[in-house]
Amino acid sequence: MVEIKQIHARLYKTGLIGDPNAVSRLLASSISPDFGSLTYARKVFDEISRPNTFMWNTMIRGYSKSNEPEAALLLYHQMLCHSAPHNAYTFPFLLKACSTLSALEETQQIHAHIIKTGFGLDVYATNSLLHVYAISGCIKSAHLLFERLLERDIDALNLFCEMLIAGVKPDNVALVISLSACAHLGALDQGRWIHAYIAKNGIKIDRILGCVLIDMYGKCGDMEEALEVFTKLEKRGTSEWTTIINGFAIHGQGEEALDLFVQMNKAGIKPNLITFTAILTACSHAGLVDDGKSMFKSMTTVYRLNPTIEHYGCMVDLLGRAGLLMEAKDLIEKMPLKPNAAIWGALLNACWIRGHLELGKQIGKILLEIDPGHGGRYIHLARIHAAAGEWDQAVEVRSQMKQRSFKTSRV
DNA sequence: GTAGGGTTAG
Repeated sequence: MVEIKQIHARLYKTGLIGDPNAVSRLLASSISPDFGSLTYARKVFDEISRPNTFMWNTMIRGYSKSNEPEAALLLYHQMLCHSAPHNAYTFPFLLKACSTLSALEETQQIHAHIIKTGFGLDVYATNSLLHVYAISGCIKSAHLLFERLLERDIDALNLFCEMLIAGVKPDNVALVISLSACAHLGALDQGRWIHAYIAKNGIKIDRILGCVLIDMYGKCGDMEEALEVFTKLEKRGTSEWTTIINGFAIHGQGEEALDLFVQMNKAGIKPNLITFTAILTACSHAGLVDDGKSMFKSMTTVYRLNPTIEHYGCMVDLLGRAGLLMEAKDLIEKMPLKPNAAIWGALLNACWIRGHLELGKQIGKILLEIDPGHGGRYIHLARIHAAAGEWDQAVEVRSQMKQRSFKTSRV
């Protein structure tokens, strides 16, 4: 930082401060997180009367990687006001900021600018767009979130089609993002189409592409094709086995999932924490309580894996669905981790399904305390009160929700 | 001209 200030001072002395090349270099080193300072870079930048595109981009890049990425968007706005021209570098930096901010609206506007300014064929810009659409979607209610999630996946798929129509060759990353969009949407036809595209163009199926193909077929419910892809893979490691096991798990085919787990062990592939999430999920739909319990136990005794909060969540779900509510509650109270809203939520759900209204009310109260911004919890508790004939309590919970929902804001 | 984006299984 000291060096940068010295260089800055020397630029003044020598009159080089008017040289765009020298100032550009100064800016580029100032935004370096190791030895620069963004605040200082901004001071230098603000002194420049007519910054060129490189300078604007450098500042946007600096902010996009900083802890105030929103400043990158503000700067872009200024850039537009100054009618400073874009180039191909502007958009990836800007979209990086959008992705950390989950700024979907801004992304859509930038998308329009990309098309308007003629960068719609730039692979960097379009892949950055695909990425933001694939990950953004933070909004206050789960319902809206779900809609947004679908929306971004649809956007990602449309963008993929546009890429093909425009003659832009998608690389593996674009294929991965588009296939995961298909997986989220359950869009089997589109997924099959992309798979065919991969085959037709002789694109090598690397490990990530392999996993996402299996996952796409798995999520879409075509387990036959998922198995086909799985068996044809050159190498099958932990993630490939986990993906196929999870496919069977989410469709309630617990026996098949467990069978694959045995085969996985025989093949000498070590399961990890994610494998066990899939295994415990498999036991929970399929009602395999004893298998689930012994699998959960084997995590520590056989595989030396420490169960995470998710694994406890799976167990609570498993026990709860089987009607073993007190055992589930016991597990929560004795677990070495701090129970979170998801864990209590799983138990509350089980109370509701099994009609244990008293316990449900207790859990519901705990949940409202630790997760007051979650509308679904209120509705759950209100329904339990209503089912118990306590209409006034149900009304009370609903009005609490109404009051508090005004306070909850966008995350 | 200088600089760059994106990755899988829960």
